[in-house]
Amino acid sequence: MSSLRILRQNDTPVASAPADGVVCQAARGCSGCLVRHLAVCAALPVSKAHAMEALADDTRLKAGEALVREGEARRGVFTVTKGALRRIRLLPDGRRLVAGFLMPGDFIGFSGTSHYKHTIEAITDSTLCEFSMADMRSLCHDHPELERELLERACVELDATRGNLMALARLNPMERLAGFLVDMAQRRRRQGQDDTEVILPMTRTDIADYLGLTVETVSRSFTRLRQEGSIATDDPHHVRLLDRTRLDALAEARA
Amino acid sequence: MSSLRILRQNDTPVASAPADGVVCQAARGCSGCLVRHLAVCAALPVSKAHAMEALADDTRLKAGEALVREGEARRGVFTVTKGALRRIRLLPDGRRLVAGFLMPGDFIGFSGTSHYKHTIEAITDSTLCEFSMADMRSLCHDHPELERELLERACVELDATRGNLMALARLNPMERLAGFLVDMAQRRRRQGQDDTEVILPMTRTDIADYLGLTVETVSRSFTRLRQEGSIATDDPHHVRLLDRTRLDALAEARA
DNA sequence: CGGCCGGTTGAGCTCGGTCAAAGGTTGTGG
DNA sequence: CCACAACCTTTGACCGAGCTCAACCGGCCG
Repeated sequence: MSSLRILRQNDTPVASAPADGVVCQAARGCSGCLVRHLAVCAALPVSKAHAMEALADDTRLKAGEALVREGEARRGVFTVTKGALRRIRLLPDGRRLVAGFLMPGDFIGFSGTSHYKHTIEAITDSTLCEFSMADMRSLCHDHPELERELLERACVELDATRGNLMALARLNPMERLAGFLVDMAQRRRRQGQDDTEVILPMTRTDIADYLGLTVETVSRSFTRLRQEGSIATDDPHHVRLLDRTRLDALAEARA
Repeated sequence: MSSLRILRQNDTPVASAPADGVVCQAARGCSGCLVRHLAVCAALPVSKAHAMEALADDTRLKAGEALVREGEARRGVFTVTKGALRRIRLLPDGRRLVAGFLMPGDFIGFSGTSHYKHTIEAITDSTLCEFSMADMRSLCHDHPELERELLERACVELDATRGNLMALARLNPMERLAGFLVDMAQRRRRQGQDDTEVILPMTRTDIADYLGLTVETVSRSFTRLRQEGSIATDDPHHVRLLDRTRLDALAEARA
């Protein structure tokens, strides 16, 4: 199927699409989530995953706390197990970019530089599982399948990021917002949840800085989508997608 | 140094920064450039590279021809050896995005999907070296170092793409253009060339669609940079960077 | 109870887009 | 070798989508 899955011998991983809201079924409730998760996806024997997971450290963050800060030396890699985080970059004059949102199952650590290029902050209380660089290095040495899985994931992330380029370069506010909502819904479906409603843990300001707009424009776009009946917002953080056809049409361009 | 270089055992590759304008010194003039290039970077014995390179196919394109088209089934991966290409995406209504420019040394093939998401067209006459999926798969099986190198490169590309997000979301035309010129200059320096001038093989329209602007705005921004003495343009495709400090200040934000 | 934060809405303005035109260059065919 | 067409670039005049500024509302917390 997927491109750099060309690199994979076994094309039928044990569980590539976890149907669980946390990380994946094998990882539920354990602290060795990264290893387990990647191991399962890469079709490693679970026994190996067990052996590895002793290395994992749990990291807990309260809403608003930073996991890592732009400019810091890289200290490890992470997978999100609970909560939601934002990857942000700030300009000296205050302009702000949200380069992405990180949700359960997401891997943090793809970068070609030795220092973090973004600050990563918890939006809500979150837990992650952390691996030091050294542990990661030895894990990858012992289990080349992990590297393959990481490459696969990096490619998927690259595709997604390129999709955002189109949104920022050429789409109008309604199209950007519709695309964002559809993305959030897809995320839910991939986790086996109802994809006719989405939960937005982030603020309107976060969404604006993610979509390259102002809060006001985001708010107005929500209002317009509500007025035309495409969505309903019970409260600002809970959106029901009423007219999926319309939203898909608006979002057509993205990704 | 770099993040997922954590995944590399040997941290001193034979030649990680090729000082040659084509691909890298070991690859000069041979058709097995991808293998050679990656092999050298991953510190493989050259003998192995020789054995592999028989698999490589040369692909030649005239200016304007497409290498691959959006929607086509993925047929292989490539490295650019000569010329310049653009990665584009077109919306039904004619809106156009240039998601990136591909220059000698660049690898084409990072994607998590089975079909191409972008059309890739030659800007000038170009040559690439092509590997079928099957060959790529077996190469990676025989030489895990390749996979490591690919992951490293994917991460670098992800960083670069995230940098573009900031430009598209929050920078004004002057800042975007300055950032673009500085990027192009960096590319040249990385190849050991004079970085006080850059050659822009692409048209103003390509630059506009890359920076999320219109041709007119791009042209006006060039004019303003010229008027303030930051650059000189002998002809539209040759730009001399006169005031690097000013350009860097404008570009500060990107990447 | 009051201050603060987040969200929404309105009014007006500005930056970058749109439309139009002209000059330059390249390539082609007579 | 020249004439002409097609394309690329630049510049000007105008316009409007989205930004700025401001006000208001509601919920939350001290």
